[in-house]
Amino acid sequence: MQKQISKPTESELEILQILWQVGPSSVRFVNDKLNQKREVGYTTTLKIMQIMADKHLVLRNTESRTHIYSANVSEADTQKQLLQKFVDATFRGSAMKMVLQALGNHEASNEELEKIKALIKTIEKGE
Amino acid sequence: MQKQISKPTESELEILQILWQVGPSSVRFVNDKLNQKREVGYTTTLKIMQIMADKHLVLRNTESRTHIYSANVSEADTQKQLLQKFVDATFRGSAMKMVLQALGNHEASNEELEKIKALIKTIEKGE
DNA sequence: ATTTATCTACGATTTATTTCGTAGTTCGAG
DNA sequence: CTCGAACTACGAAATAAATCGTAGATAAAT
Repeated sequence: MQKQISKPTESELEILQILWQVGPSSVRFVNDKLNQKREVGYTTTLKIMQIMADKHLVLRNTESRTHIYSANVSEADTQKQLLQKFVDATFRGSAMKMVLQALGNHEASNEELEKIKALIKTIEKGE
Repeated sequence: MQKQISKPTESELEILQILWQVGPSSVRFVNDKLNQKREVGYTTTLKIMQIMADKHLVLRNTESRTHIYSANVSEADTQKQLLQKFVDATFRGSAMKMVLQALGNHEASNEELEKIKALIKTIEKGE
């Protein structure tokens, strides 16, 4: 169980995604990654990452001149937290309604459907 | 298909939920509903609903002194739009990862699991 | 008819978030 | 050693969203 940590903003989440994907990184690296998708100034990224460090969303290694940042919240926990809020706000708390909508919209691959079926079986057995 | 309409903010979505649930309503009614969950001033709700009318998220009937607002975007379309963005931002576009997370977290009722299984069958047949 | 309650309109303020300019420091190339 | 590139720190400005006070109009109550 993880200590309750402030919900990341949109920009912060973007940065966390990168840190989760590639591991500890410098501001320069994260900014370059971000700029593959959209234009952001270097000091903008720096500032947000500094704020994230203040909020303990990331850790910062300041041994070398170029600081290295790493995620300090787990991807799964964060997803769970955000999912909860999203389902409440958008589907009035009905996760199943959301799942049905998701399955309906995006055609899932056979492999993915198998995974879901397997999970359902596991859940059913557990009862 | 619906014309692309601006994404509702958190507060706007709260109001839309009420309009979807109970149908066309006055500001007073919506504000009372909101106050069952959290404290909001009347003019705050009024202002937001006026903004929503400007954005065409709602329609407004001004025949009587007490204006009646109704949703001008469908619940399903809005959910779909928000789900898309949410999955991209939080699960890097993997709807299946999200579904698995949702099924894993919230224990689903038998009935709901049956619905999902039925939907999966439908999808599989359709291929 | 006068007072009181209920509405809308509007502008200002507050709060949250993002963006960026500037200054000062350190590193490395030449 | 000196110049320029790459960093961090910091504060301010820009943007977006939510909140609320006040004024003026209409309706309802007495």
